[in-house]
Amino acid sequence: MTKFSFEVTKTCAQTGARLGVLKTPHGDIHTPVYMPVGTAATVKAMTPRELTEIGAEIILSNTYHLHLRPGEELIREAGGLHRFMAWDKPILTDSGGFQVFSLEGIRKIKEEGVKFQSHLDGSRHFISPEVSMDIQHALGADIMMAFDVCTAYPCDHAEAEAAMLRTHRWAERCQAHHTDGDQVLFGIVQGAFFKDLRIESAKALRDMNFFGYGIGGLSVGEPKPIMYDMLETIMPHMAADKPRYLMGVGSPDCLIEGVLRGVDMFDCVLATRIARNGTCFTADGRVVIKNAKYAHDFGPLDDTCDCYTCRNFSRAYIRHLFKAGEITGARLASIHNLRFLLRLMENVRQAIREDRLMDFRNEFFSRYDMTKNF
RNA sequence: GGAUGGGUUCCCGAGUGGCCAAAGGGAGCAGACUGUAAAUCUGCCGUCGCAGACUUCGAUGGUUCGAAUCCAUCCCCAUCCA
Repeated sequence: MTKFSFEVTKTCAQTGARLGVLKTPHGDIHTPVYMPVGTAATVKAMTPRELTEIGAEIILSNTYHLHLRPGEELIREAGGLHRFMAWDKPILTDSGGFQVFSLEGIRKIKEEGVKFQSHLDGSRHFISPEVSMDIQHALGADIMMAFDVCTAYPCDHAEAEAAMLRTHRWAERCQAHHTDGDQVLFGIVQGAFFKDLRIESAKALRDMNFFGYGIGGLSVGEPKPIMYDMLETIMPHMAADKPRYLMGVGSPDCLIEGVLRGVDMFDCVLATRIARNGTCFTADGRVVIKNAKYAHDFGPLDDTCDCYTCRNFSRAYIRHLFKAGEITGARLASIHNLRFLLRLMENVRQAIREDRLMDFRNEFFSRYDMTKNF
């Protein structure tokens, strides 16, 4: 445990947003941080070297997916997830909790745990808080997430409360089952879109004293103002000296708005998913690079970007790659989108350092077209 | 020159008297995507429009209430024979 620490190093005088350092045995993470998602032990289309080049300090992977394939024992045999995927920086593993939510229809939740049917071959699997911890121990990620119950939007109060209380019970079980000193565990706040539940959840988890806290159950289809409202509701009840991780967010605007409301960590598949589908982040907003209007556009994807893609290739070329179904198109777009978010967070950190995050936010939105957002 | 098989909407390709503006692919165009069941999915795809109307199935002419589908002639294409 002593190998890990989190320290808030600076608070923005203009906004109260935090700058921090999360130390792990695999390196330091400078918060606020965006974490690329590598569900199946790979950030899709990206090599670890490329991730390092664009400034990624930590990536995510997934308990459920790696449990099904290739199996945590194989990864243990390989020397752990870091060695297996040749990524020597920090890794965070999600617990499989999100799959409890997203795989609705091929899973059944009970107090003991969740029965899944594999989306790969239909085979039956069981994941409980203890099983999730065991898998995550075998994987060896620096940061492990508690196994939680995520709810949809909308969701009624009774259902949200039941899911929240079960999440709390499961959080205790995860904590009780977690013994490995080379890994830390985050609890996850739930409570859907009810302020009373969100506050109750934040307090309950705070009292369990986790190393850090995920904020789950947001960005599941609700309007953004509702998500922001929930963040503002929760934040006063979160431990001030612990990292706060808004799970599954986000888009460029959500990252900025999240930091303003006290979030330290984010992860999101959006950047890499839309990249593979031919859409890119730019300082002006979303660019669907597949569109015909870019066929003769020989300028860079984003004239403010310093990534390999923007330094070397034109919109017309990237469009051509997508139209031709060439895998390099997905790679170049992924490099760019991830670099865009990582650079955005570098700028956010710099703005906090200079006590001008609100100015930065306003400058960003003065150019960024929200009608071309997500 | 002869034989055979063909010519269908951007391409390939089904359709062989009405249920056909015409299956299915592809291409094209657009949209979606937020702890990844996603290099995926959805919509549009003859023209104008609300209904509906109009123009299409190599060309021309014909048979029929009605033709992409039947007949005649012509023009092309493929393969084989000379």
